[in-house]
Amino acid sequence: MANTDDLLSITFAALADPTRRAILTRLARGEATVGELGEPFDMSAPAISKHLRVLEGAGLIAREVDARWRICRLRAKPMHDAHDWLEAYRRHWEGNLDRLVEFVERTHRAEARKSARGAPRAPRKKP
Amino acid sequence: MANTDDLLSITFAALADPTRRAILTRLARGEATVGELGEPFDMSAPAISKHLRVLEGAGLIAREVDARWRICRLRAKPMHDAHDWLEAYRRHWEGNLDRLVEFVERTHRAEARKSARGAPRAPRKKP
DNA sequence: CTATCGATTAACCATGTGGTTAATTGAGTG
DNA sequence: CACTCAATTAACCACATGGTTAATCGATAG
Repeated sequence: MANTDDLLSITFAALADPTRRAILTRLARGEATVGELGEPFDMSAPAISKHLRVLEGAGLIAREVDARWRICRLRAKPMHDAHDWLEAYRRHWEGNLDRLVEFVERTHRAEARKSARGAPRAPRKKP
Repeated sequence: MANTDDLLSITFAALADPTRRAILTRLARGEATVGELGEPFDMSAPAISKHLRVLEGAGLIAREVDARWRICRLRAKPMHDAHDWLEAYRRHWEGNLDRLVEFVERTHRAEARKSARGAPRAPRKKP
């Protein structure tokens, strides 16, 4: 299992499934029972149960027992961490870095690399 | 494969691996060859090649051939979409929704549910 | 032409994942 | 007690994933 993985990996993996994302979206509107959560999906109850286990394992939901119902609710904290990680790349998708400057930088760096070679023997070694 | 998956799923799946995230972090500092990208990792070249294929499949990097080198560079756009998706949950991790109000809301809704039952036969059906 | 070097492809392996059906647990009703 | 109902667990299946080693490809140096 991805048990030894770091939290970010577990979070992203949990988010990498449309059913699970839909469940989280549903839960953003308020708590729900397992049955209510699974109802929109053409999928067996055990399948939903497994998805919920994954979400719980990622800390994205919490389950509480109410008689024979399991009430699920959102725990968005891990999303916060994922959001933060992505945030660091904002400047890349927000402009120059991604398409404008790059084009210039590209040929520029290509030349730099070309002159950095020249001695093709023993090219890159950790000293 | 996750080929028929939607873009968000592919993106999150690509991000759900620490090696791949480290590669992206490295690329945020500027383009690099495959060899340079793989050098920090105790991992075979084919393994790195596969990670790069996943990243490319998610549109997170672009590769360009320069003689016998493959130059990789960041394409952060898919991160933007992932970031946007997470953004919708901000209010949940930013306070009341997640821990404060919830506690009150919880018993409150528990009662609502209790009174919503009462007729245990034919409990929840799509009319 | 030959050797080398960066990188990928091929073939293979172990494990994880997403789904199924059938059986099980636990609580509430008659 | 017997039954039903929500949900989970068990056992199984197909296939994706992350890694390996060995072979291959393309470009360059000698």
